[in-house]
Amino acid sequence: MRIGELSERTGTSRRLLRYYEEQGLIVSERCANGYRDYDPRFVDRVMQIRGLLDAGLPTRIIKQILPCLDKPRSIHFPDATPEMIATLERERDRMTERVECLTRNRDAIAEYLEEVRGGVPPVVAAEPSATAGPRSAD
DNA sequence: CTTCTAACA
DNA sequence: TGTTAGTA
Repeated sequence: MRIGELSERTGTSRRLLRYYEEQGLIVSERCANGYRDYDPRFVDRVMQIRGLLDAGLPTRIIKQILPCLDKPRSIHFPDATPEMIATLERERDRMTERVECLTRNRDAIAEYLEEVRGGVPPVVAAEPSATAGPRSAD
């Protein structure tokens, strides 16, 4: 498939797909006209890349760990070098810090919401015309 | 559709 | 660093 179709199927802009290819995250064949031709297998791979990027991983690391995540990982780690193990451990710890930060802020927001909902509903408490306020439900 | 370059947060 | 916009 061409880059436009891959873009639609993955929800990723064409420019970004070329960037991923430039970083070695994906590869493509070239048609006679010079257009990129992607293996349909890359639809899932790109979404996986998006997920890893969203988790805060740099493209460099993603490029390294992608082959490790490929397919049923019946433990075919051809490159389980201790250097990469250390890299993955660092990245795992960074992700842990991130989820902890996320958890703290989510709890803070949730706590605020409970206080706000449990306390005085401040805005437009008295609206005589509306018996069933459209604002009653979220 | 391609490539390259500059710019943003 | 990831991502976008403009260009030829």
